[in-house]
Amino acid sequence: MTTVSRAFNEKAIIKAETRKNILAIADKIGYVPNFNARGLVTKKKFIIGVFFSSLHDGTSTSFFSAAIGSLYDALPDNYLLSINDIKRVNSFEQLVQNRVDGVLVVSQSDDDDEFIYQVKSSGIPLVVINRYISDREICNIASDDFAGLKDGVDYIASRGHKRIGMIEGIAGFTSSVQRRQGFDQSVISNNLTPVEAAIKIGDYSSKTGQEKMAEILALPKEQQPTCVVCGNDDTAIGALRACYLNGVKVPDDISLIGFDDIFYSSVSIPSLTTIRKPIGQMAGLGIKDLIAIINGEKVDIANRVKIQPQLVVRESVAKL
Amino acid sequence: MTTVSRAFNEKAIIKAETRKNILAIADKIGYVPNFNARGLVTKKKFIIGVFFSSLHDGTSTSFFSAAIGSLYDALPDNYLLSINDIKRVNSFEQLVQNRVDGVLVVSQSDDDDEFIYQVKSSGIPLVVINRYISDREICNIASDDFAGLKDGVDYIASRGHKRIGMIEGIAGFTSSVQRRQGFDQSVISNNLTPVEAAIKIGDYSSKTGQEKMAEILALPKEQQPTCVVCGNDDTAIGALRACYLNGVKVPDDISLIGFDDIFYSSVSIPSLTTIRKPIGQMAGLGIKDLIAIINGEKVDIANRVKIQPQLVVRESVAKL
DNA sequence: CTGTTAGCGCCTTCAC
DNA sequence: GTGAAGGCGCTAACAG
Repeated sequence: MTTVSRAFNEKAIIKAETRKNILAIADKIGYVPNFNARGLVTKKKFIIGVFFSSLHDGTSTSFFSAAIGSLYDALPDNYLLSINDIKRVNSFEQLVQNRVDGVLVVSQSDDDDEFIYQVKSSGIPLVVINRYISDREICNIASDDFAGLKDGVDYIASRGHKRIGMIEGIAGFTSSVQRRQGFDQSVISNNLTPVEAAIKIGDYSSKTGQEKMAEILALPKEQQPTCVVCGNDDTAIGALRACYLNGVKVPDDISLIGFDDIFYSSVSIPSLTTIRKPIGQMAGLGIKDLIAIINGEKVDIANRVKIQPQLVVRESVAKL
Repeated sequence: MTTVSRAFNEKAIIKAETRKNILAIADKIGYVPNFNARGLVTKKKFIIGVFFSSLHDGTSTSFFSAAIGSLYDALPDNYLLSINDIKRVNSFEQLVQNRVDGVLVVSQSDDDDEFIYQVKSSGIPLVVINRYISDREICNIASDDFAGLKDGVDYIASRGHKRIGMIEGIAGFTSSVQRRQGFDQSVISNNLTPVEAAIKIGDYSSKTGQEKMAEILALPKEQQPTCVVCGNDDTAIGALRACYLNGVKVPDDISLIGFDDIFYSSVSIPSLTTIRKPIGQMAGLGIKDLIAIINGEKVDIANRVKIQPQLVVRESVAKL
């Protein structure tokens, strides 16, 4: 019995031949170790909990799918992924403490902090991706949105734009703040003119993007910016639609740039110049770190990983 | 010990007051039953396996997110969802037999049949949604794509269109066949003219939608259809882009209709008239049936549930 | 390197 | 209505 157990446990000491024989027989009779029994002894569940800020709103569908795809690519065999919604965690003990070996938070908002600290203080292995966490005791992998947006606006400047506007993300979100700072930084270094009346607070949704863009287009012609920076692609897609409804041509009459590089930004009309957020990389590295922590390996948690986003040039920014 | 166990099991016989007391104490000391131990005895895993045809290609991201959202809405507490990719099931025993209480297949293609029958023959509770399965021993919930497409083409006819084309879905997929039949049916009953040279085989992707639409637009003006029916919204979004690149205005110069009602069809330029596929309903009913089967309740498996899709009128079909 | 023993935490008998 | 005993299938500790 023990020998069979050892045959199925990688690190166990067992003669190679014995293992081979056992595995062969197991395969023949269709034997597979029982996870419940194994877990009862080892206190493991072989399940990773993945928690999104929200499965319903806020999370762009492309973002969600891309994240899950990459998560699976990096996940060891025999681990299961339990996808969850932070807002729907009724019983922390029941859903988290007692059912998963580790937690990966795909965080989009400060609102998640309560949950994150609950996990942290309960001692469950934890990795937070997608949003910068200042607490250096939490393993964190984020994208450098500041640099990303700065690159984007630098590109706009290089195309000859001077007067620019912006439709920001949700007020208070780390990503919104960082993107705005990248915007400001590039405005300064390129000596651009931010158009006050064309800088709006949005909420990362297409609907609001459309509304805010309509407001910008309603400004007197001479007060309008030549390019509007959108907090994300969903916002830009809404903005695109506002232009369409107002008979304004993109990029001929006004230029637009997004952030994220969701799938539909490549097929929108016109296709969207944007900044690609490395969601796949973040997810992959996140899982790898989390598994390492679970296995008790040393991970340099204090090392704030920042992955560089990448400018994707398509059709929505005109050369002036 | 036994009494505590009973307190946590709904159907157990126990004095209401005793249960209340136990639950209160459990709550205070943070006790939660251990799932592994419980499962070891009851042979349950409290995990539902959800299997998609493919997490990577083929599955529209909106479709995927919508399905998962609805799945969770219908899932009993204390159940976990394990989202998987049929193509990535390496070890059936390890990933399925030994880890989940039931399987929900969100099927998009005949290719899934092998997996579906493997589940069926292993006796694991099974529900297949999203694609029609003729085997009446399998619980099946699908949408009536035939009726959906017929409604769509009827609508087109009511707008005065006569000459129509089509970019079909992936050859061989049940959904492609049914949609095509709905198309044919409406063509006959409305006495429309299907334009042979404008009926193309696509693959449900935007890329191919764009290519095929470009071919249609390359036809001599007088041979072109006034409306093209697209196999799904992704195809239509690609087609929209082909029109844009060729300077053809939708719906002024040519009309387009999609299928699915993915999120981006509401913000595309122009927004897409389409047929809403009831993915949420299918997922919800599917989980409900699956749980019932798991719990040994009687479910009328032979009853082929067909949910009606719904026409969503937006901007892409002109009135002639 | 392999086998023996004990026990993980719960639920299911069966007594009371 | 409640409690005592046994065992689910596995792995850890120990002996050989």
